[in-house]
Order: sequence, then C-alpha cells, then structure tokens
Amino acid sequence: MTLPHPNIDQISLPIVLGVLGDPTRLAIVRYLASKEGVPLNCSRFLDLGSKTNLSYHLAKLREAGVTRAEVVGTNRMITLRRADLDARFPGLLDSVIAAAVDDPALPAVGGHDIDVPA
Amino acid sequence: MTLPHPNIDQISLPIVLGVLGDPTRLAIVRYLASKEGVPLNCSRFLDLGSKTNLSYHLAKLREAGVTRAEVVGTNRMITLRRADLDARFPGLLDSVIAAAVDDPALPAVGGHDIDVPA
DNA sequence: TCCTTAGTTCAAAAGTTATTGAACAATTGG
DNA sequence: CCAATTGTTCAATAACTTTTGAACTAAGGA
Repeated sequence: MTLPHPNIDQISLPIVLGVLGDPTRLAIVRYLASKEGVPLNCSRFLDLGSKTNLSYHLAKLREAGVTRAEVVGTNRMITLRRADLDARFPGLLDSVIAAAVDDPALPAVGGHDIDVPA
Repeated sequence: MTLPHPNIDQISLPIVLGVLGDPTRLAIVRYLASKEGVPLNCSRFLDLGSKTNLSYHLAKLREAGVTRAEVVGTNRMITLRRADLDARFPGLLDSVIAAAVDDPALPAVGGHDIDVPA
C-alpha cells in the first residue's frame, strides 16, 4: 500500500517548476513548509479546493517529487521532500518558499487547527 | 516602439515558475545566463523551435518579467532581467540556472557562433 | 457487521497552452 | 524604390490541464 514516488535522480527541473507554477499547489507547498516535520493529511488542505481536486493536485506534487505521501490507515500523510529537493536542486526550494511566504495573492490554508480540549 | 514589460512589483511567483516550467523556455534562460551581458537577438534561438514558436515563447518570458526585449532596428535584443528577479525573488534565478546548467534533458542552443573572419 | 471517514478513480466538460503556416509590418542595404 | 532580413500577428488545430460529480475502495470504530 505504498504510493509511487520518483527517486531523487528522476526528479526533473522543468516538471518541478511547472508543478509549482500553480497557485493552489504553491499554497500547499507553502503550508507544508510552515508545518515542516508535522505530517499532514489531505483534508488539511480542503480550503484550497474540493476533495477530488486536491487529490489531483497532491498527486501532481507527489509524482513530480515535491512531496511524499505515506499511507497510514485511511490517511495519506503528506510531507515536503525537502532533503531530496535540496540535494537535487540546491537553494531552489528555499527561494521558492521564501517568495511564496511573501505572496499575498496565494490562497491561504485556513486556521482551523485541531481542537485543543478544554 | 517599446514592448510591454511588467514592472518589478507586478512579477508574479506562480507565473514565473509556470513560464520556467517548459523545457524550451528553460533552455532559452539557460543560454541567456551563459551569455549574460551580451544582448542576443531572437534568431539566436532558432535551434529551439520555429521562428513563430520562438516569438511565442519569448513573449511569454517577457510578459512574465523574466526577460527584457529592446527594439534595435529590426532586432529585439533579449536580456535576462536578473537584477529585477534577484530583487523580487532572492536566490530563485540563481538556483534555477544552476540546476538548468546540469540538466542534460534540456535542448541546447547550437554552437553556430558568429563567423570569425579569416 | 454496518457505518463512517479518508481518499482515489473515472469520464466528461471546460479551459489553457503549444505549434503551425500564411500573411503582415518595419527597418536596412543596394 | 526594391529586396532582404527580422520578427509579429492571426486563425486553426492539437495537445494538455484543471475541475467536477458520481461511484468506488479500504480502514477503523460502534
């Protein structure tokens, strides 16, 4: 039950750039970067589109080698492949994320954090 | 007879990434970077496609703010907007070019340099 | 077992991008 | 002025991408 991911040498520069050239996906990456280390499931991104649409965008990110999706029960835990991207394209992800953080035109992933019990 | 270019604050991250997410345009940018300072006319890129097709790709690069095109006679002299891109998205262009230089899958702009008189 | 939750797959529709050739415009050199 | 050079525009087509809803699978909890 593992999903297909390219290995590091199969990650292509134009494909990665093309995949990041979409506001929804850039917003996903920005959010993943802001929660680095925390594995997030897909429904965390529902602010950015419908379930089906997110499935599509998350698959694009995964197939391009930008994210990793690990199957945990009925969830897919999504993380950025930061180390792999840094090794393959040094500095690229950092500069993209830094620019994305400052981009007010990108859609935001809402603030409905997990309920903290009273 | 000047062509339209976005000004620096109009340059959009997803648009730039999307525009660079195409092998032909990435090859153009890589070649421009390798000849930085030298203004090149469009026909320098004819290895990468037909005249019409290059007109299309060069317009995309210009409209995204990646290149500047200056009209000189019947020529358009194309340069990278490196300073503007560095100011807007620090480190991005450097990392993209560094990765593009190492990418054997990108098409190459041929070696037919200007004839050196005998 | 049955229901719910999480996410995928499929096919269709809509929208966008890339590529082509023919026709056009503008400048330059003879 | 005429012809060549440089590059653009236009319309058509082909190819891809995004978005949608309905149907589906798989795991987990009651």
